[in-house]
Amino acid sequence: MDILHKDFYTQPTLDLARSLLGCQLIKETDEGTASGYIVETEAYMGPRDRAAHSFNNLRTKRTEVMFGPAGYVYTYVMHTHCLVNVVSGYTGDPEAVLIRAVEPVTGVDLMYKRRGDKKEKDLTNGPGKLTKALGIIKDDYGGSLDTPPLYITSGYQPDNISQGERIGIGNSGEARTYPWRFWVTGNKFVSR
DNA sequence: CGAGAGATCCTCT
DNA sequence: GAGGATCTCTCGT
Repeated sequence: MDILHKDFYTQPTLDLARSLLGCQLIKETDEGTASGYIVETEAYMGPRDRAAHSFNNLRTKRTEVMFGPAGYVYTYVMHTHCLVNVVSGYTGDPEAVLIRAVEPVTGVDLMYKRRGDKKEKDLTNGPGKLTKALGIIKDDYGGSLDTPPLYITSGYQPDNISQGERIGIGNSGEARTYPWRFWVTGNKFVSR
């Protein structure tokens, strides 16, 4: 498995969201290494996407990394959870891809230890779950995705990819209906 | 099994 | 001081 280089991320955000499916997301910590294949993503299109944190080019300390070049980590704390995004778009375009679900590959024992004794599919089938299973924390914010401790490699080629409306953004007007969610068709680790 | 509410924390107004 | 790109448990059927 080869680490994906920065040029991989410099494709249109919707293409990147599709391309990331099947790639392997890896996190190294003191406790060990855990990784999974990405099976579900959502694209957030910055200025023209009411559901994005960077809507209307809102530039703050939190969204700052999205204005930089593609291939960096954008983490966001939500209630008791942490969510992870891949920064996309050219420098100046605040776009990102949210990773919503992964399929466990390595470090499964570690995931059980972090998540508790659950069914395997409940380890990583949601954006807040996978970050806890892999040990991704807000301190990963701003890191580069082609170097440890958090990085992405090539994985497998999904048989079929599905596309549909995003999830969990009810107050976003018509942006709610944009078909910017992608997942591996039939994969049991997809969140819905 | 579907609906609903609480958890609990960071960011921006 | 409000609210959010969520998760989990509880309650009622």
